[in-house]
Amino acid sequence: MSETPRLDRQVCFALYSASRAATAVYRPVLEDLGLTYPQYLVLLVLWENDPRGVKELGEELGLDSGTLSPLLKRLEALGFVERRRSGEDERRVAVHLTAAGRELSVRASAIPQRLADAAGLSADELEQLRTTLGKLTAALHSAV
Amino acid sequence: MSETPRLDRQVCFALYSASRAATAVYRPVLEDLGLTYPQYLVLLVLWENDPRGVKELGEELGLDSGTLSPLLKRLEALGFVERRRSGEDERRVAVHLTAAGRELSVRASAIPQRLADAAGLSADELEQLRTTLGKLTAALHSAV
DNA sequence: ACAATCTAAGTTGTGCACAATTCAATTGTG
DNA sequence: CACAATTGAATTGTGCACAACTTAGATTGT
Repeated sequence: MSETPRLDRQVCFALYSASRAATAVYRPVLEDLGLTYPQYLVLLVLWENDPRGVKELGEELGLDSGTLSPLLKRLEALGFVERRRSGEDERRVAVHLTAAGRELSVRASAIPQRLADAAGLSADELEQLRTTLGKLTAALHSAV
Repeated sequence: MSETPRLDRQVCFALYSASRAATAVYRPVLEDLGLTYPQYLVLLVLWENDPRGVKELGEELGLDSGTLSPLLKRLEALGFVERRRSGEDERRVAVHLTAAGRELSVRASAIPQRLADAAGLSADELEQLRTTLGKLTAALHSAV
């Protein structure tokens, strides 16, 4: 009794659609700041803890150097970060916020509320969704 | 009282991470079939309803011709679909499954269970997640 | 001391996403 | 009928993701 899986029953597709819809809501706001969504994620990490190594950024975001290296170069070209080789370990590159990069956090602080407004879900539902997604992501990572 | 948004509190990042983790679970299985995840999504639609126009595929998946045109060419090069200009309306291109494309659905039917197994969530939780994500996606689309 | 190993970052190549544009075919309107 | 407006698909260009590989610098084991 093998049956063809249906698109509208797939959790995977629901995740894929929701994720793209969410970044689409962020896109125009981030465009005002001159940022893409992954660039914004990198800055979120740096606003919490500056400076960070490329490797640490990758661990927090789940991205490798193949994604981060060119992204960080673009953030540097935009004047929001600086990359400096570590003195102790010449292999490491520390990513520092510039003054402009730090200032951006003020203008960005209103962004998350925007998704909450557009979501059509209660604060409780959003909180529960976030928790479930966190559990799911952890389980999927350990499954591979 | 503007506070810096924290990465780990963002629903948007939770969606982005979960979506990438889910496609990462699918990746090795799909690789055996010679498919990428978006290619698999296109085939899911065609297995339900064959043939489909490029525009219809785009509406179901939320993708535009800029994404679909080259993707469909690759699926055609792999021998899973054929693209034919419509006779009635020369602008339209109908995407047909080939025999090989139809056969693939049998080998693909076991794939969704794999995510369910790896998810670490009960069937109820998965079902509720899917429902919440559907509501969220719809709300986000209408918000833009 | 120094060769083998490991590690951090960068590079290359493929395949999405998505905006913007192009082009041909069709439709709507005077 | 003529012709402007619209539509469906393709193309171009940018920026992720991710695999595979490269390179330079640090570590480890004798």
